[in-house]
Amino acid sequence: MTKPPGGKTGNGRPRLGMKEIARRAGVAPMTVSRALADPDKVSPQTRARIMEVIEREGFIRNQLASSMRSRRRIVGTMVPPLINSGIAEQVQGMTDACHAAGYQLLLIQGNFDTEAEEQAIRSLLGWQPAGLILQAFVQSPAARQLLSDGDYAVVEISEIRGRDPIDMAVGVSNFDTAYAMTAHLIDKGYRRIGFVSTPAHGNDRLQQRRIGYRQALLDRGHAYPESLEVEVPITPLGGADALAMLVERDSALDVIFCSSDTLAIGAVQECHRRGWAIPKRLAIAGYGDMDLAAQLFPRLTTVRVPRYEMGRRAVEQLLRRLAGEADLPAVVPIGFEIVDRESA
Amino acid sequence: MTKPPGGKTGNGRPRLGMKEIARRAGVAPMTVSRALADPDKVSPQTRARIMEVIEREGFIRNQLASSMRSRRRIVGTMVPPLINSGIAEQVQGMTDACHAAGYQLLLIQGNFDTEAEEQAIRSLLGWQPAGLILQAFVQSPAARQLLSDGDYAVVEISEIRGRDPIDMAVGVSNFDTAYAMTAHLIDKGYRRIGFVSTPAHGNDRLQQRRIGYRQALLDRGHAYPESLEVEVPITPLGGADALAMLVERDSALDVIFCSSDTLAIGAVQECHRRGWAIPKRLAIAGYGDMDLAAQLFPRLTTVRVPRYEMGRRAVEQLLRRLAGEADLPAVVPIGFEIVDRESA
DNA sequence: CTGTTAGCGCTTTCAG
DNA sequence: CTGAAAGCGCTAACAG
Repeated sequence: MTKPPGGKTGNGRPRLGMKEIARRAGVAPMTVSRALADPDKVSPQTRARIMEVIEREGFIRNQLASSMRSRRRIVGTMVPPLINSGIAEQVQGMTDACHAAGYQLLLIQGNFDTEAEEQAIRSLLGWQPAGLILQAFVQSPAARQLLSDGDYAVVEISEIRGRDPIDMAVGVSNFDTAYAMTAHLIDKGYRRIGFVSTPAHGNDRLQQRRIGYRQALLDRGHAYPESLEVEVPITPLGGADALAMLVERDSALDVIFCSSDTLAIGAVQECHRRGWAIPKRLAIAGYGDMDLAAQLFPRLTTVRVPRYEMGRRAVEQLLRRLAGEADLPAVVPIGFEIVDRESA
Repeated sequence: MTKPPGGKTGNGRPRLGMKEIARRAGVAPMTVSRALADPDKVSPQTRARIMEVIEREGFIRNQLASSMRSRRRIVGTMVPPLINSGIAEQVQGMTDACHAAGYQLLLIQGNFDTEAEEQAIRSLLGWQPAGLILQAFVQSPAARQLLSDGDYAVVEISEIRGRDPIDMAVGVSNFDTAYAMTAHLIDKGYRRIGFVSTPAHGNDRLQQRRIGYRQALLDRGHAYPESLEVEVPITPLGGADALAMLVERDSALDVIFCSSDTLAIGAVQECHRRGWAIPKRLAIAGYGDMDLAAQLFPRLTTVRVPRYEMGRRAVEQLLRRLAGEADLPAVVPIGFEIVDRESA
């Protein structure tokens, strides 16, 4: 069970290696390798004989050995916690795209600080990945250094505004999205707009959303008292708490713009508990357009960011780089959309 | 960029191998290997010298080569789609536990049919994992055969009632959970109890939940007209649709037991849209106790299944097997709990 | 405590 | 079209 590769295993037949398959097919191991990697280079008869043996005996190629000598087949990825953040969809997009192209996804997730992040990147690199897709990226200089020194293929799923990607980046401008939503709310007649964020420290994307919010207010001649901004954990409870804090600070608040649907949904529930009509007494806007947003009562006005698509595109971009495609854009902007529904 | 291991890379310094580190530290490669794997077997001075070089030059060990010759360090896992199902928490539990023990998680996710599932298992096995954790398991005989023949360490996260695990299993009895919730609802005085499930075909866990629901009704002398059971996709919209279908079939319906919180949340929204008081006009119960359940309005009565814990325990169980621990239980039941809140 | 040798399972390279 | 030899980067096993 714990025994290293090869050799007999417990009850069943021995796990066969390529050498053994070759022996049984009456060819050299190299021919088996070729039959698998490049069937055209082997005569139909030989190939058929090999395949027949493989079929019968159940050979599974050792990817470790294979990747060591030839093409790398792992895509390493580092993501924030999957819970409550829409990251799950991105991961789904990545795995789908990876498997379609014959790659495997090595996943590290967590709440990274600078040091843990560097450590995580090092462990990924140890597996000799064909490339890296980084999302939970706090951008320690050491990590950047590590990656650019090594000259790795890297796609960051990140803020794309005013950032110089290590290699390539896929994403939206969080500034633009938040700006657009804030402007949208102002255009709909809301005046006192609260802003709820999850802790933005060291997180470029969240910072950009806040700046976008502020800039939109400024551009339309509104003030942005910082008392109308709060930070809470990314849970529905956080959203409810934020609402409580904000209305305490400003009882005339019109609308709350939550930088995540999870928060917005929590805030909506809190309104229900208080018996406040949405959007009449207080309006709520979210960010992300998760599945529930369109089914919530009232349906949630939010920013749609196509997460699955982002994951898919990130892999696609990586594969193009690996294929040596020329003139690859360093930054791939993903479209977004203000989804105007009933909650605001 | 696409170049295989070793050798010079684009702009930066060459990526160093162990041999090169050894040379610079004035020792044999083996000594470097030992300094890393088992520091006590190297004299403090030598170790210090080696570490100093590694620190300075930035060595990252090639895990491919390392795993080939010695301990395997990959845990392969196959899971259902991460979206909307609480699986994300399980994956979080798995990654946390894996990384704490120095393993990496190789992830395959998807909507598997029998054939795709076998294929997925084969790809995981190709990486010579120390063990497998399987969750999206439709249990094709071929897949079972493959795994038991190979004598792999396997933990299934699955139904644990009346099932003979390939190797080990961690989970709850879905029968018991659904039975308990149904009995709870009957005890609270509900009489006409609808049941909403996601498509149960080929899914043991969902089938067991349905059987548990039926058995509880039977045991308490209720009938279970199959017209009170519906299957819908696992989305909030599915929950809303299910509600519409059920109340159409039986306008006197008391309560709907949804076999997933995602469905229950959708059903709750549909009640709000219709202006129906919960639980007065119609009660709703869920399954899973996801984050939002406790924050929903009204707070959701549901079955708490500790998903994160399940993921963590699955890895723990695997590690024990790998450590050669004797008398390991084949089945690890995870506790569950009926969480009684306001929605039912 | 340290080094040497051999080889994990596959594929590159070069020769038939 | 097929095969033999060599070696990817590391570590088990065995010296010293």
